[in-house]
This record gives sequence, C-alpha cells and structure tokens, in this order.
Amino acid sequence: MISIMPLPRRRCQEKIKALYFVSSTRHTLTRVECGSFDPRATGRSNVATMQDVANLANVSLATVSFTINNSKPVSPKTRAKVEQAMKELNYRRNAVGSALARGRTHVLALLYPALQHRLSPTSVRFFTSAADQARLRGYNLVLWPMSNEAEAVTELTSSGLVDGVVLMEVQLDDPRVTELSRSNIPFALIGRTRDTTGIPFVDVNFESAVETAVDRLIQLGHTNLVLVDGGGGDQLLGGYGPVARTRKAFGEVTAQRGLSAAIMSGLHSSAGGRDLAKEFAAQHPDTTGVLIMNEHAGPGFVAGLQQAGYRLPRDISVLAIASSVDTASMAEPEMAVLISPADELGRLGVDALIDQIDKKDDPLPQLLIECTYSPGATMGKAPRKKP
Amino acid sequence: MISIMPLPRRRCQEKIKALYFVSSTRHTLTRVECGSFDPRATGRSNVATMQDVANLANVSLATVSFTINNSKPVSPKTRAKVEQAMKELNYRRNAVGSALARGRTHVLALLYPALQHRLSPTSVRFFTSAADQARLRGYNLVLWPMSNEAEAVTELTSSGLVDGVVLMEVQLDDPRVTELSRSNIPFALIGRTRDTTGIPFVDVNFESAVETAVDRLIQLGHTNLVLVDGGGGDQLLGGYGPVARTRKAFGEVTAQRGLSAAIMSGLHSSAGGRDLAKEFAAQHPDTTGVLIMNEHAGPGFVAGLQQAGYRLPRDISVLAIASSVDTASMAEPEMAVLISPADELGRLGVDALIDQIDKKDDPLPQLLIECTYSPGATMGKAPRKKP
DNA sequence: CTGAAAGCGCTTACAG
DNA sequence: CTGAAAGCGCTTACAG
Repeated sequence: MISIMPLPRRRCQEKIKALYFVSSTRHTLTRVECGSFDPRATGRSNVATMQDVANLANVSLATVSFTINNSKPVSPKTRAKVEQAMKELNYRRNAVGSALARGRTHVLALLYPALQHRLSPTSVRFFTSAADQARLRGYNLVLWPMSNEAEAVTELTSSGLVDGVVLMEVQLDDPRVTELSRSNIPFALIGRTRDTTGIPFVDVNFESAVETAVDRLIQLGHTNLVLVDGGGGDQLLGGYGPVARTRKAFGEVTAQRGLSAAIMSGLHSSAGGRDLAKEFAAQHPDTTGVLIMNEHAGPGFVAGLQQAGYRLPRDISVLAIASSVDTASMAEPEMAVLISPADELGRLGVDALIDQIDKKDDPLPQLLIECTYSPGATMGKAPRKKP
Repeated sequence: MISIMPLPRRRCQEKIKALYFVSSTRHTLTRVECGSFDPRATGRSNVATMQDVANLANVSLATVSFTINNSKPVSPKTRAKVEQAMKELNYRRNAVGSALARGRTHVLALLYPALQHRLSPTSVRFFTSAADQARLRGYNLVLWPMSNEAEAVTELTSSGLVDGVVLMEVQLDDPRVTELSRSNIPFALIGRTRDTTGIPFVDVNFESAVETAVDRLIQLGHTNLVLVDGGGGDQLLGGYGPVARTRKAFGEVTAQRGLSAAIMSGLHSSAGGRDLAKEFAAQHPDTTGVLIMNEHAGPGFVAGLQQAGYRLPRDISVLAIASSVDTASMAEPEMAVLISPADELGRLGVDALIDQIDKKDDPLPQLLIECTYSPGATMGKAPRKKP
C-alpha cells in the first residue's frame, strides 16, 4: 500500500502511523513512522516537538500541553504515558512557539545603556540581585545593552522577545521612559525621572543620604565641604538623576546649615579620581570634608589626596556616597561609605515589574530606599582652622 | 447585508473589507473594517501586524514580508505602498513570530555563572565589547545569568530563544561545555577546557603571561616569588581554567629558572586582599616578588602589604596579571599590570560564534591572546638579601 | 478527562 | 513581480 501524498512543508505532522511519501527535503521515497517517531533517525535537527511526544504517547498534542502546563486535569495514566514519552525523546518545550501562542516569553530585560560603557560594581549588584529575584518568581532576567535612544527601546518592546523591562541609569527627562510609557509592555525604573506620575520606580533616597553625610561631617566639626561627582550626564535630558538630585540636595542642605560648599566633577575612573584630587588640592585648600559620589574614582581620589600631601583623616575627611564596602575597601585608608542598597533595589525593581505582569493591580510602587552608613578610616575631626 | 459569521479565534485576519460579526471577545455586534484596520480603534492591544500592513497597502502578507526582508524583488510602486502603510500603522516586526518561522532570533547569550556572583571589571569589558561586536554584525548580545549546572544550559539552548552562546568562566572539565557540544546550537568559549578538540575558543595566553611576569621580576633581581590567586573554583571540575593554568605555568617556570616559589589563595574582594597580605607577611618573609591574579583583591593586597610594614617597591614588587589599568590604578601605589586583552577576547569570541551561525565553514578558531604590560610603581629592584 | 482545530505573527516554496 | 497557503511549535476555546 504505497501512496504518494501531498507533502507537508517540512515534516510529518499528523497522527498517521505509517505511510510512504516523497520528501522534498530528503529527496527519497521513505517509510515514515510517525507513531514512534525517533528524531535522531531522520535527517533533520534532533529536537523533539510536542507532536513527537503526542505521537509516541498516543495522545493528542493538546493533552501533552495540558500535562506539561497543568492547565487541565489529566488522568494519572495519561500523565504517565506522556511523561514517559517526554523522557524517552528528551523533550524540552520550545519557548519560541510557546511565546507566540501565549504572548509570554518569561524573559525580562534589565536595560543597560551601552553608550555609557561602565558598569559599576553597584550596577553589577543591581543585576545579580534582580536576576535572583526574577528566577525566584519564575522569570529569566537578562542584561540587555542598548543605546540611549528611545528608538532602541521601541525596537525591544515591540519585538515580543521580553515580557517586561527594568530601566537603569535614568535621566531626569528620559525619552526612553516616555517611550516605555507609550509601549504596551510593563516596566519599572531603578532610578526616577523628574515627573514620576504613574511611573513605577525604586530609587536610592539620595536626598536623605546627602543630609546624613553632611550632618556626620558637621558633627565632626567640618564647615567647608566639597561634593565630588561623576558629571551630569546629558544635560539636555536634565542630567543623570542621582547626580542632579545629589547636587540639589547638597546645595540646599549646606545652605541651610550655613556651610561653605562647592561641587567638582571628574571622570568615572581611578585615574580620574587621582586627577580630581590634584585639582581639589589646588582649588579648595580650605575644605576639610568631601562627599564623593563617583564609585570608580573613589580609591584614586583618596590616593591622589595623599600624594598631594593630605593625611587622612587628620587633614581631611572623605565619605563615599551610594557606593559599596568593597570599593571603599580598595582605598587606603578604607573609606567610610553610605552603602547603596543595590541588592534591595534590584529585588524591588523586579518585584514591581513582575507584579504588573502578573496583573496584580496593586497601586504602582514608588519606593525610596535609604543608604546605610559603614564606618571607615577616612572620617575624623576637622583640623583646627589655619590661622 | 448583515451576516453572522463563524469567528476567527482572536481577530479579523482575512482580507475581508467590511463585515459584521459577533465578537466573542468584545461582546458586541460590530462593523469591522479590515481593509483600513486601525489598531488604535479596537479594544485589543495596539500593535499592528504584518497582516494589518498588507490590508492597508492592499497587497498580500507575503509581499509585505518580501519588502521588509528584501527577500524577493518588489516593484518600486508596491514598495512605496507598503512602506507608507508601515509608517501609518507604526509597524514593527514581531521578533517572536519571525523567530518561529525562521528558527532565528538574532539574540546571542553571554552566559554568566550567577553562582559565582562577582562580575569583575574585566568580565564587564568582555561583555561590552562582545555586545558591540554583535551589534555590528546584526545581533543582540545579552548577558544571561545562570547556575553552573549543565541542566540550565540545556534549558536555554533548547528554548529556541537564542541563536548561539558564548560561555565565560570555563572550568577545565566543564559539564556545560559537554552539554553545549551535545546541543544543536553554535557556541564559543571565552576560556578553554582541558581538552579543546573541536571546540572553538578564545582565551588569554596565561602561560606566556606568567613567563613574562616571572622574567620581569627576575630581571629586577627577584628570586623568591609568590603567586596570589583567587582560588581554584570547583576542584571536581579540574578547577577554574585561568587559575589552574597559571599555577601550572608558575610552577614550571619558577622551577626551570631555579627560583623559590609558593602559591596563596584568597577571596575575591578587597577585604580578602588585605587578609591575604597579612597572611603573606607572616608566611613568606623572604619573598620579594608577587604575581597577583585576583582582580578584586589587588588594591586591598597592596594596601595590606603597607599596613604590614612593607614599602613598595623598595621591599617588595607586585605585578598584577590579567587585570586592568583601572583596577591597578585603584591601588596606591599604582600597580604594574599585565593587562587582560578583554576587549579583544569579547570581540573575537563573538566573531567565532557568528561565523558559525552564518555558516562560514572556516575551521573553528582557537585563539590565545597575549596580555600587554603596563608599568606601575610597584615594580622595583629586589632588596639586598637579609643577612 | 481528551481531542480536533484555530490561532499566535511571521517566512517561504510553489505557482502563477 | 505578486499571492495563496503551508508551516514553524506551541496554547486554548470549544465540543464532546
């Protein structure tokens, strides 16, 4: 009983148990056993599909799906057959097919602005803690580098490849956020824009961190302070959020407390920190207290100060803001630091995102997390004023 | 002329210009204009599909596809119509549909072992340079955190979500590599296994780096050396490649040159480096030259040495291996360093991967890249032997 | 509890 | 140069 059949485009898909056909892909007249399909026996790629499992288990495709997803009751007997078949074929669900049918990939993207091209140790911690939390809740979170342009965001959100987006390194007026709001996919910010109406975010409470930092220095008798940061980012966009907020808070708090205050910026590198220290020594000879918010530059800055003749903390006190103990500990002496709550931010950012995806209609979270103080050998009493 | 039709499951898909039907999703008797479909006017998600574009441009779905992909000749007139329609609908191709049809997502994964949980500055540079190169060649490369288990690799490679994989942090006998070899998807290593037969990789030439490092110290008169590293990883797997190879090379080179040599390991942190220095001072009082291959611990180690009473480089010389200038510059004094060719490795690793995907059947690349020396203030002549 | 079939949004061999 | 239709690998409303 040989019959020449119209060919399915790529492969035998129906529950026909045995028939002969001319395969356009294999150029032969072949007997094909769909009922006991062994993918390794054919010329094609050796991954089994759900249909293969169904054929082997002698059930329908639908039943296999119900079994795998627990989406409908399946009798123990059937379940056993299906599971046996899956094991035999070493079956793995294809996530792309599933994604197309469901509209879900279970992949989340942590957007990383590639232009800026430095991923600070603190950002790495956002990433790892966010990834952990995502996994805990059944998602994969990947770090997705992209340009700062809104267009790139659109491309990703409309691709269907990810179910949601966490954005880092937010500018005060960030076109990417506008674009995300326009898109249909859920998102959350680590950081925040100027106007946060209706936008879920988690961020460091920079304002309170600055106040804490300044007050700690005041308590030690310092009255002449400098804030060192990493520059404002794109000024057209209102600047990089952390820097803008920190500067503003620094200005306000020092004014309110009646202190002398100035701001300096440098590169995000250790060499940048050394240069900054040289510049600092020249420009601010009377300053005795420094807040530094520039993680990469911190240890270099401390080294540079000492090369410029300062002894720490006798001549000058330095406090790192929104950095980490590990970075602070690279400096000699070890810096005091207001530790960025990076792990918590990563976790909460992912929670905010997944809560939206899973359609809990809780109000959108907007959270500010505090830094915590870790002492170090760079904090000391202000020296007596020079005569 | 009202007719009640059997409903397509989710939406109007055919080229019917206008008809009435009862929508199960919208619970109304509605007039639907498929010919001039405006996604914003309906209740459903506002993303246009290729069918919407085809309807608006009055061409077939296939023609839209040909236009977008330049996969068949299309008349200028038709092309213009299609492009106009795409613009009007703000159309973006859905990557999941495309991926299912083509078997390609154009996404590559850089696998990052989440268990290990530190992404060194050098690894960050792998990532950014790999991502850049991927983009240049038309792919997205994302950093994909996963456990060290082979099972997790299988899950990813069989998901269809990525077209290829670059693996970092390779162990000498790495089950993930075995799993990748078994899978159908292309891969490349940054690093290498013990047996590299048939496996495409790019790696640092640790052997020559060690030789260079030792010889530089010898030239300065040092004869008693210690190698400080970050521990061997999972010993069951033959250990972390860079550490294993470096130790072996260090043993061989120092033996061959007739030097005293020892090896120490510490944590991957600055505090770990400080602890190591203390231990070092106690255990190796006669050593005058140190090779350190532990990026996170470097600056802490240098700081710890000085706290233990060493002056650098008068009493002791330190040379960092496979690290970066930026990390070296966090130490005071700045460390001399054999710079890891991270950018090049990232780029070449991606090239090796994409070459396979794009079916160039060049032989699989197996490349060792040299470190380059950058001077620093931690290298000096060996002190005269103590009496 | 199980199955046939439509649908997700694309690509492409085949036939004009 | 253009189109109708099958297929990619799944999910799920509907009907037993």
